[in-house]
Amino acid sequence: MPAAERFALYLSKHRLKMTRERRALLEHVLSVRGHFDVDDLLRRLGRTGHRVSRATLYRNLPVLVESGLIHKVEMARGQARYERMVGRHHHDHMVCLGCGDILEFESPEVERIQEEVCRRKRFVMTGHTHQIRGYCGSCAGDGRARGKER
Amino acid sequence: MPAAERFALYLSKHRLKMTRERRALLEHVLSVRGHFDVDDLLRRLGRTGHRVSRATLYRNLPVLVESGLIHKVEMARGQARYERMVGRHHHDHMVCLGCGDILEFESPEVERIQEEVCRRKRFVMTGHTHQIRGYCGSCAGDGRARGKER
DNA sequence: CTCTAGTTGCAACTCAGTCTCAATTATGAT
DNA sequence: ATCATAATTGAGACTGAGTTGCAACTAGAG
Ligand SMILES: [Zn+2]
Ligand SMILES: [Zn+2]
Ligand SMILES: [Zn+2]
Ligand SMILES: [Zn+2]
Repeated sequence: MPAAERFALYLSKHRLKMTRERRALLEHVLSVRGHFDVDDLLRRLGRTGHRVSRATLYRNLPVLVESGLIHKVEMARGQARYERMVGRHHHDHMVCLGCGDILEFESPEVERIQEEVCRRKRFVMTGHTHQIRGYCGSCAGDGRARGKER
Repeated sequence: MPAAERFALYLSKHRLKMTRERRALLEHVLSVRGHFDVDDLLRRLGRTGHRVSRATLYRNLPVLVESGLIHKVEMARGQARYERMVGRHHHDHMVCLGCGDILEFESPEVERIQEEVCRRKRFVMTGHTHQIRGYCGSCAGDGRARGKER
């Protein structure tokens, strides 16, 4: 099912309305590749003439998340980033403390162990965050890797 | 090596001073069991007559972390918690969205895979965060597990 | 004891995100 | 198409966690 349709369906199912703002947001969110934050999105929307307020953005990103179209990535110190999830599957992140770059990794094995741990502890998992911090190849070379954990 | 000594050593190595405030903080931090946040600590210190300002706390928790005596646990939405690490080894967390309880788990296997992933991507890991969100045994029972991801 | 770099408390400030509310608008029913 | 109503919006005030500038204080080396 195309993303726009999926979104429309989600909205009507929850008695939410398909507003101009939501349409603009959806469109932009689907076209970004990579990880983005609220300000990226706001700037992007502004540039193309769609005026969407910051409040509206903050109100609707969770809706996009709930509908499964994007995913929220919680970075250190509560900075949230998002990424399109249409046509992609779950993965986790490595964040470079040098250049801020975000690499992705996936490990079915880790996911399996998580499930196993939850089963053993009678814990019902609804989500998880798994982030590796450090320095990417290019940053690790030039002394920057000496930096301490932030 | 006893914790206090380790701390003293760390301080002198970095030309930092062993102040009254740091001593009080150290003492309290070592006596707490479980996970705590800044306000817990502040209240606790207040109760025992040690007046330590919030700013000083915020300035010194990273010092404790650097010296390896405590560990910072970044929760969702940037709320930081800490835990004593003296005489304990690395573990990760499961956070109950119902009651806020924090369970711990450890998996050498997961740690190994992480290392492996980093090696493969030429990424120098300095730390990682691995958190499972969901509902603990008692909360999962009573409808609360229906709650959405927060 | 003296000197100095490190430390402290306070209050002002930042930053991300949330909330309030009056005005606007999508949508289902007539 | 028109209406009624509940959802939505933008602006700006507000929140909470954490940071910062600064003047007064103090640990610790010499
Ligand atoms: Zn994962
Ligand atoms: Zn990603
Ligand atoms: Zn781990
Ligand atoms: Zn723990």
